Amino acid sequence: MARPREFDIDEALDRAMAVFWEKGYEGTSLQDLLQAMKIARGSLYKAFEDKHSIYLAALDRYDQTEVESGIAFLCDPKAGDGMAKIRTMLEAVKADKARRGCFMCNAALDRASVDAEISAKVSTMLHRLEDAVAAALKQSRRGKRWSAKRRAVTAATILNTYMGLRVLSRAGYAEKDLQAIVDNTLSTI
Amino acid sequence: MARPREFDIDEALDRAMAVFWEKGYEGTSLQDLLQAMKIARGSLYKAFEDKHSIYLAALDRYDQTEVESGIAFLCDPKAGDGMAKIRTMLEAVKADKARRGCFMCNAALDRASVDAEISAKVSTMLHRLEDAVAAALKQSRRGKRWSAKRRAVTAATILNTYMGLRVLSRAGYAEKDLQAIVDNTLSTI
DNA sequence: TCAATTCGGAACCAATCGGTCAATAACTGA
DNA sequence: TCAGTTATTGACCGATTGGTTCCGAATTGA
Repeated sequence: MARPREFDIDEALDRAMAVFWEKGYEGTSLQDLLQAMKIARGSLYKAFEDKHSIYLAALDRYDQTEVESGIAFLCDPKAGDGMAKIRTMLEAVKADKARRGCFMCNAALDRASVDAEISAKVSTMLHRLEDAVAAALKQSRRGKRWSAKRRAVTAATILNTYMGLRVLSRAGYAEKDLQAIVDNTLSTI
Repeated sequence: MARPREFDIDEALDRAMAVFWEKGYEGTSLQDLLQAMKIARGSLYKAFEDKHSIYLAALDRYDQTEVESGIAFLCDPKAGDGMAKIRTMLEAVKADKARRGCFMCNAALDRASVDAEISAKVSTMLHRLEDAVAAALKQSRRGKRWSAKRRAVTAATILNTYMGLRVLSRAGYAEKDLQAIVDNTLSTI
């Protein structure tokens, strides 16, 4: 019927996400995006409405890839003990050599206060992740005997720890310090 | 000798900080700053070098006011039990109705990855705050019997929790959820 | 009183911002 | 083969960006 698109939307979004991730929304110019996405100005505006909608789409993509796979991992009963999965999740932060933090977390601090749509999106993502942590707790030796309420509170605390780690990681905390926080947190649960 | 400055530098910096705090570095324009600081363009460039130096000065001011007073509170033996002071510090987050998060924390995510000077400043501020938490622990019934090492690790964990709370607060988490995280965290120490 | 100095304000600057558009190229179904 | 449709490209747009400069007014010490 017509000329097909020459670039892959999702691939372009991945690249856009990487730039937003590193530089933030306002810190990223159209030119930064075009260069990273390797497409021309016109093509970008054919495929997306504007800069804001690209950010939203990138956030959705982060949700569908990173967050969703994390949730699937936490919920998967075949992936091992629940507590071990939670440890894996927390230790993944310190292993992130690029110290990019977490896109969702950056979005929360960067945009949530000025963009209600992003704020809402981030909020649901966080709560879904929290529920997945609670599900993982239910699969742990200790957690399965707890009340749902206690699992919920513990999950919120773990998610909170996760967010803190993302911040301290981006702030340049040493890997061993992050590891000590993970160990200390998990030893008290 | 000459005409004196008509505005108060620190007061102007406080206003500048508030704008940077809410909108981030790149999200804040010169016009935003001028409007908030209530001074004219020329006066601003007489008093400061450029936008970047205003941000640095605002960060320093945050350090000297907010952070330093927090540290003084945590270290002050007359301000009560160490653990109670830590609780006060954590609960102050959920009480922040404006949900502005923490300027230092925002700076870490917003600027640390692209500005080494800010990154270094934030890093020292964080470690000083961490040391103050450790000092408060030493003034608590339980903590005074711990080894310095254990206090250090616990302090890092508490600081990490604090950062997480700042993120979740800005992300719009409900006050009761934040309170539950604080209670749960402190009950395990 | 007066030279020195700095004030607030506005005009001005080049550069960059996000965004549009017309011309051209490439693909599809008939 | 060709009409119809959509993607690509890059020139172009007005607005805004951070920053400079110049001005008359105001305040000082001598």
